[in-house]
Amino acid sequence: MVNISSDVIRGYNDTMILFLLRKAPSYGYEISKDIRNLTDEKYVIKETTLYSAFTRLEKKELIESYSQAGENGKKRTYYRITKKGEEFYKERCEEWNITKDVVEKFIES
Amino acid sequence: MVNISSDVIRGYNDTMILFLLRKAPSYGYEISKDIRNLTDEKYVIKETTLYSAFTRLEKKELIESYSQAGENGKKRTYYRITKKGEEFYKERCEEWNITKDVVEKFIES
DNA sequence: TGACATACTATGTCAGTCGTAGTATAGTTA
DNA sequence: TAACTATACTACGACTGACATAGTATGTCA
Repeated sequence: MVNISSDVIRGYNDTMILFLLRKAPSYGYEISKDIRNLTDEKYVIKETTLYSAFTRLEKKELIESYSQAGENGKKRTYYRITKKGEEFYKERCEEWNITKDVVEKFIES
Repeated sequence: MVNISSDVIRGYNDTMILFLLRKAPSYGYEISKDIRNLTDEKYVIKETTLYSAFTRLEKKELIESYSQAGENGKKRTYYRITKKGEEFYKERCEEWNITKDVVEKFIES
């Protein structure tokens, strides 16, 4: 079984988070589970990586946070994507297509 | 024009270098030009990034170096891929295919 | 009551990239 | 012949994102 190294996925954690927040506001634990499920466990984001991504994204104003109690009564920090975040996400998608073509030239399958 | 950010390509510089060394032994300047040409200028590796990759790859015994004068009389450090490097390269290719699938789930084109 | 899931924060380390700068040689052009 | 350009590197330090480790706190369930 080949594992995905963090160097490779690095720079796409932000994009993944933004992708999920485009669907609906969410919070750490849920995002983490969503990523795991969407990728069939192929990629599991580390907690610290996730929360530090939130901080970074909020500082860049790509997401916004608000506090709210979840269904279970526990207080959570929810995040929603901003307009700036939407734009950033789209750029990242374009970039991905270029990157994919570039890398693929060096891959022998 | 969308640029490829270093965070994204990070982790694939090594693979690119190994890909080129599989064809034939080579050296810094040539590899750099090859990458630029192969990608139609879409990706240009920084000199320092390239040479530090050489050091790293040699330390890991994925490549070997030897000194030799080039056609122009200038002394160069050539690198060739090792058996270990070949194996590493192949793993990286498998990994790429998984990574590609993972990332693609978060991309809306 | 104690394990487990949830929902985080804090702190520090590490690796890879890259900016900046400098060295040195060969060939080209004014 | 002097300057310029291409070639072929090395050294050093800064920065960023990922992550290891550790700790806090609440709710649920057996």
